[in-house]
Amino acid sequence: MNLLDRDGLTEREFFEQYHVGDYERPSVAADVVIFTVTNTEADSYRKLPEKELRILLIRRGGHPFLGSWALPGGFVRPNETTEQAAVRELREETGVDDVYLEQLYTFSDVGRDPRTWVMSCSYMALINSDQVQLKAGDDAVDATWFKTTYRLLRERKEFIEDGFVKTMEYELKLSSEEEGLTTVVEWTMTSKPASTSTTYSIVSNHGLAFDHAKIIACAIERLRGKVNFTDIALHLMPHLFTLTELQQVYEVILDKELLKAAFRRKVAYLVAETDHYTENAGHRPSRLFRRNLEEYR
Amino acid sequence: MNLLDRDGLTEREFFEQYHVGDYERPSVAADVVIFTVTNTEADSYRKLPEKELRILLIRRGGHPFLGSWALPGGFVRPNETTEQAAVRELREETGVDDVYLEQLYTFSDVGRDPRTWVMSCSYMALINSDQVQLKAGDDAVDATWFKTTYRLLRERKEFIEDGFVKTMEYELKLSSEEEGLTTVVEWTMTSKPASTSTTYSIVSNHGLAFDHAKIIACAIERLRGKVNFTDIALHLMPHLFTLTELQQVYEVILDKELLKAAFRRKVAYLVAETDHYTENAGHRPSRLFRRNLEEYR
DNA sequence: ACAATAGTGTCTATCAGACAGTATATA
DNA sequence: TATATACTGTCTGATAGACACTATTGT
Repeated sequence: MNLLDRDGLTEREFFEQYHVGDYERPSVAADVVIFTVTNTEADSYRKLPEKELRILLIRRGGHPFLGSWALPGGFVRPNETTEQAAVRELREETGVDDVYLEQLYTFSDVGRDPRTWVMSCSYMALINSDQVQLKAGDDAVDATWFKTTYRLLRERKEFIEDGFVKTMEYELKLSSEEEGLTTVVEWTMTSKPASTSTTYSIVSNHGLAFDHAKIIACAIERLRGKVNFTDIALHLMPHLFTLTELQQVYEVILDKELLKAAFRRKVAYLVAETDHYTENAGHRPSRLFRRNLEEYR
Repeated sequence: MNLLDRDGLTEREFFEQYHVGDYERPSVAADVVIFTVTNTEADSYRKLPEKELRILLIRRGGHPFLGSWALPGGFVRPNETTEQAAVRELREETGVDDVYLEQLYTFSDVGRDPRTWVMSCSYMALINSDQVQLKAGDDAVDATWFKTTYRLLRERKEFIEDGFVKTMEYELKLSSEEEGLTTVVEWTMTSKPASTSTTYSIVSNHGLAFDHAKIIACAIERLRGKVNFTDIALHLMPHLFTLTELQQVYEVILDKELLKAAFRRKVAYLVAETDHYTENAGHRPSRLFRRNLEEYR
């Protein structure tokens, strides 16, 4: 086909005369919320350790937000996708490669980066505690795993002319061994007969750079939303694990206690039993499971 | 605080000397999958019309993909968000403003635009049939509503060394009064013990520009995924509607017949009854409902 | 009267919540 | 033997699927 456009050019001729316009373009960064799960120290030889959900943050060594904590991320380069940029960041910061990675949302608020026009295409990565040990003492970078909690603080519903506005305030707490960051993120849903729109905003923020609190909140909500309907949580588990450990991971993600019997029924088809058991636990040993990669349902 | 960075600069000094680097930046477009629902002509005075799910496409008047059909979209400008750009496009093409709009996914495959480096931040918009009539005879633009079907063609599961690869082929059919486009999109999920990754690709494509078939497939999957858990489908309904109409909309989205009694129970809390009824229908009149904006659950 | 749709009642299978009960390793 | 956890059985209430039944208009 040699269709001619309104200037009478074929496609070949069009490309020959085409030049990239000099209108302004944004920078695009890929930022990654890297989750893992760690154990607390056990209280006694008998008690099981508890699980903590952790996120990797990096202390900024330059302006802006010098000294604040930011998500691992970097600019997307020509000839790579945003996903490849995310994988690159992930490998640089954790040395890990074979992980669950999912695109979350693209943040483009005007002024979100005080330097220049920067959008952030954000990703969520889940890495299991087996892999995480590998790169503890990092190169110069000041990277730390922060324990994460995300909890509903306040909920409001206000009726307006022909609809309502629902506001939910969530408290995001991040704490490392040395430092604690607390941020409040607000979630506003405006519902009218023909439309529903939702906006996120940061109510208060100490110690987190840019709009990264929003990105983290977005990641936790995605994780919570998917955990009940997919096997996503299994990517946070080591190769072999007990069902109690898996339940603890669900509980720490959902910030909610679950009933043992119902939980086991629910995840039964996601896992496959092995012939291995825990040992030296001070109580009855527990069967070890692995992720089920065979046919199910 | 007057923290100094590694060059001994305060934040103010840093911004004074900061200049936007001249490394390459992508263009970012906002592309919108605009859904609506229309009625077919009724067969007889008694029969109810059927519902069709439709998407708005625009015929390209320039290279590349001259003559092909593309999603409404345009480049994001400085001092606006991707969402504002999507709203702008929506208003330009449909004259409509007060709609449901949701960000879908950011596509950044290398070479997805043959001209230059362009990412697409895609959105889905739902507009109801009340609003759609407004802008039928458009300005010069060649915009058409295409009837949409999206159906699983083939499903494969292949076991590899330590996991599996699952492939699903979907057929996307778009048809207007004059033209029919058929595209096959493939969905590959590679699952290994520690990771799961999913990629979309276009298997065959006739008449759709760029990677817009992927974007449309992504939109339909999002719509199907949400329709059962949210009131999203109500944004496709006019102000007043019957429960049978609502059921037809669910059915056309899900491409699946539903049982009447169960459907009515399920949506009961999403709608509010009015005192209005259909008239002159050739059969028992039907109560009209509206979207429930009050308290529920 | 009849065609076509509107709307309801109810049986059943399934599944999550709840809780109690039995099982078993180690200091 | 005591402690702490592992694991199972079963009752109950809620809900989706299935299907039949009644109701009501316009021609």
